Amino acid sequence: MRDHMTPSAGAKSATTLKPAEPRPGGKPSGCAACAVRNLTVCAPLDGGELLAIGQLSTHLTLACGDPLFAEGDPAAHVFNVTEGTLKVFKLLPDGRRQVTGFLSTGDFLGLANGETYAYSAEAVTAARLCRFQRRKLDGFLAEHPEMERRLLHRASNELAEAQEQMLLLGRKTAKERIASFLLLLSRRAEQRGGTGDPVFLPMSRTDIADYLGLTTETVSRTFTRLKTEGVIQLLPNSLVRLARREALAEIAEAL
Amino acid sequence: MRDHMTPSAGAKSATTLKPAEPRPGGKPSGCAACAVRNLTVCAPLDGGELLAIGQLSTHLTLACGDPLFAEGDPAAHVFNVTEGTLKVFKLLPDGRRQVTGFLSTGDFLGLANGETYAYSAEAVTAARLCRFQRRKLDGFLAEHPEMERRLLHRASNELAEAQEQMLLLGRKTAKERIASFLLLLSRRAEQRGGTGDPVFLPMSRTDIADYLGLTTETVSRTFTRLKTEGVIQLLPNSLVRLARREALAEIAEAL
DNA sequence: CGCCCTCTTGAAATTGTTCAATAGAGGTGG
DNA sequence: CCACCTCTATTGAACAATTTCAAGAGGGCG
Repeated sequence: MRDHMTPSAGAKSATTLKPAEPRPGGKPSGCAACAVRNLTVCAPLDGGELLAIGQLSTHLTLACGDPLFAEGDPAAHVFNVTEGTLKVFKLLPDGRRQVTGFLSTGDFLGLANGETYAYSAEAVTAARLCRFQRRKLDGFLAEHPEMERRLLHRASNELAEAQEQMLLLGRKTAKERIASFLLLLSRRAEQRGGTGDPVFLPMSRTDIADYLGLTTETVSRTFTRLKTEGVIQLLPNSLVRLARREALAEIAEAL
Repeated sequence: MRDHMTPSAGAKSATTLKPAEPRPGGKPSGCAACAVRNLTVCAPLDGGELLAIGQLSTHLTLACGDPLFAEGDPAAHVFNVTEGTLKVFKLLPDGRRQVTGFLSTGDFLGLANGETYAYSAEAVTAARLCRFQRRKLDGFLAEHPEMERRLLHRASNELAEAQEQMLLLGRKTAKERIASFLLLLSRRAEQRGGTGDPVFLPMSRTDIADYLGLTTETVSRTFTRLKTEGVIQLLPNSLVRLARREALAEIAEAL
């Protein structure tokens, strides 16, 4: 069989995905049939609204590593992630990079106040997204304040997460950062109905390092240390078993 | 005269303010007469709406150092800063602290998705705020989507700032952090129509350190170094002259 | 006038980085 | 199907930036 999972992509995703399988029913964008709608900002919409927003959206498939947009690009679109994982990041001129977030199914991205994106986005695994033209979506939002409210709610959540991340970056040790990271991914997977205990880490050590403000070496060493202490187990296929979750939580929260 | 500026409070603010001077006209909350309205989320409101929101708001005066709320408190209110500077921060159980932002005139705070605040807020200088009951404001927002849009716009801005801060915390050197900080404060003061060149730093070295993910010692040393290099001048009353702004910008952006 | 607190400065210690080499895993092509 | 090649991850040792510990200076307030 040639259709294995690729190991780096791990338990769930291949390096590429078939481009946008047209649905049996044959609608251009079957938002009503969207399997992940209740995870997204589209959740509060009803039948007619789903039809309307379906007219505004197109689908998009990215292979592992594909850029979605770069900092400074005209911010023409916003996106919903429907499958896979992306990373968003900022760069300094000399190449230093800060990953500001990992996004997966249900996450929304691309909101920008200025004319251009303030950060870059790139696929970590093969991914699928819905794309909306910003102008058109703005129009839709003006008529659907409940969706705008939902967006505000999201933004507010993201803000809280960003503050948590600032605490991590400004004040936590390497070990605490790794522990926090593992628990974050675990919780998020669970929220999405996925498996939170063997946690799936689709991203490279470099991505993790750039997210946690460390180097790959430190990330690697810290994983090893946690493994040695029996707090985690490193399984094949980018899976991590949280052998002693309470211990991990104590480390993460500096209790 | 006993009515000096206190040195730590600097050029603009005393350690305390007279409690809420009632306006000449005598309205309970004269939002229509609010001098800083166009800096706030209330900007898009018209006469009738201002009257309505005025019914929902009360004023609040804080002395330098007063807490506004603490992480974990029931999130019953949201606030607009009308005068002075506040800091918002998160704590780890062992006392490590991360200041996630400094807020001043026109800034909005207190938005929380959960039942409780996810961070603490405290006055850096004497300050005045408008306070809204969250529930009441929610009702108002439901009827005033343009204000909700404005809030989303704000949140989106804050998110962009948070990402910038993550880049700073995760990837910049001490010198770059200080340079970025000075320029941030300078720009913000200018946006508010204040004086951006001798920048006013109302907060303590400890607050700056906790904002930049450094120690007070490193902050102090770095200021000294920038002074020695002729990039800045440290003036009395917590003022900093940006002697060579371009140089500072190059340092901040790692050009 | 003197105490207290914040800020500055100095020296030693530490965490995490940098540089360098080895190991592991997957994909490729013979 | 296996050997090879490449890329990523791991491990080790030296180094560096920042922190920690400690002391002194400056300034306001009582």
